[in-house]
Amino acid sequence: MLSEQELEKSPLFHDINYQDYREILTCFQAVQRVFRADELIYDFSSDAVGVVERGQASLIRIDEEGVATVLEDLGAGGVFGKSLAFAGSTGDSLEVICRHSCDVVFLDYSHIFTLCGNACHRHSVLVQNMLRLVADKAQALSRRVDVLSRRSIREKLLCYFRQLSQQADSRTFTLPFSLSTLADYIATDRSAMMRELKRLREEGVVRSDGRQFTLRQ
Amino acid sequence: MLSEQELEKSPLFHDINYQDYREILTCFQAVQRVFRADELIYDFSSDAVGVVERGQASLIRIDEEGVATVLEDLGAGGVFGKSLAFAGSTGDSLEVICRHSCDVVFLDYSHIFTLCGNACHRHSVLVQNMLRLVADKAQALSRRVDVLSRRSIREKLLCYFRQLSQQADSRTFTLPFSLSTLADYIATDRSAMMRELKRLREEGVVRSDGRQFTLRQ
DNA sequence: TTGTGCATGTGGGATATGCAACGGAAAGGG
DNA sequence: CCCTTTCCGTTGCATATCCCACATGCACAA
Repeated sequence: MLSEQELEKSPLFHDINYQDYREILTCFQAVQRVFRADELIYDFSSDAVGVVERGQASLIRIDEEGVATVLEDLGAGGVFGKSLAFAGSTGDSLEVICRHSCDVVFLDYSHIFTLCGNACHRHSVLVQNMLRLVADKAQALSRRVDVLSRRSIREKLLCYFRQLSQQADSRTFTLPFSLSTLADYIATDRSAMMRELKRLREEGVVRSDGRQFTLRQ
Repeated sequence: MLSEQELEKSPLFHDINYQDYREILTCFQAVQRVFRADELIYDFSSDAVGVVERGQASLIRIDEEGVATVLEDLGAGGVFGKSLAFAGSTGDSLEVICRHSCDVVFLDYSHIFTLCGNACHRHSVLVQNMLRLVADKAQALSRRVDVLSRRSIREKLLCYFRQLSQQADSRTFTLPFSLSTLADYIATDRSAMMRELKRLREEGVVRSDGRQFTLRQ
């Protein structure tokens, strides 16, 4: 259960007062839980929709050979659920894993599309908030597709760097994760990516120091 | 303006009666238009959100060298808009192009998040419908990411085939587009893809006849 | 301190992939 | 009907990318 201060910052319960919030929890059969780093948050076996209220989590895919790939990064406002991420091809499994301690709210998804007589106003504000979150998710996925649909490592890197630069509103930005994870994120081999990075540095296209990068020109 | 029969099939105006529908058009400053094949539907310059009510369209990216890549396929219920697809890195441009004649509804996006006093019920049903459509879009994009994040052409093909097979609920399914477009969809070279496809056939992993495929075993 | 684990760099060799090119089949338009 | 365009299928060749291996540094705990 959130405190009143926490409620103000909540992406899902934005513009909802404390009284309404408490009633919604009952009406939607919502469950809230705190997770610690590396804990399993969700395994796509239930129909619930989860919202990350605070913290950092990752949606990862584990294929038949046990190779893990980061499919999504979920920060505050991140949503996940069976109805939002296609359950991978048979053989693979999907998991949401906690990176840094997380507050997560689970909702019964079907409830959102069921008109309930008594709580209609609260309901519609929540649906509106949910729409905003899912729209943000669609945007994030679009960005991901933009990167992944590039044909070479070089283009993938540059595309991703431009995105980060745009988000930071500066030529200088910091990677949200390690270089190893970056290779995973753009779906290429780490050593090949390092080689290409070196080339980019040598040609003066980027400067880098640790996870901090600067796009030149 | 839709007829009453068309309204019943509309994804966006589902569960909304004709009278309410007409008032919504005014309230949301909605614009409806019909497009013919190859016409430009949207160029991401306005803040509007579009919904494909009928027909087929594609969201394509055109990079600095003029190379076009299909980012999304939009059928009935497909939604697009600046706030749903990250405006690509500078230099690239995004466009929604009509494939087969389309009916499209454009809405003012900010209206959706503004509570209007008089039409609250209609409003909330529309928001609910929109949420459903955007959730479907997120799911489609997740599928795409699932495919694109595979490391080899073989894996990409198999992943995509499994998705189609799952959707068709059968080992046999039909590609929604040409093999050339498929290569584009999985972001690889066409000839390399054809080579891999031949190998898959030779190894007996798939059978194919034109655009019809069957996954063996 | 030493040791263990993880992230970062770098390189050699094998190969999957990209590129350019071609011919024929199929489809659509006048 | 013919003509044009697109799609399909294939190949030779260059190289970008993958895979494996190793060295370094850094953090953290024993």
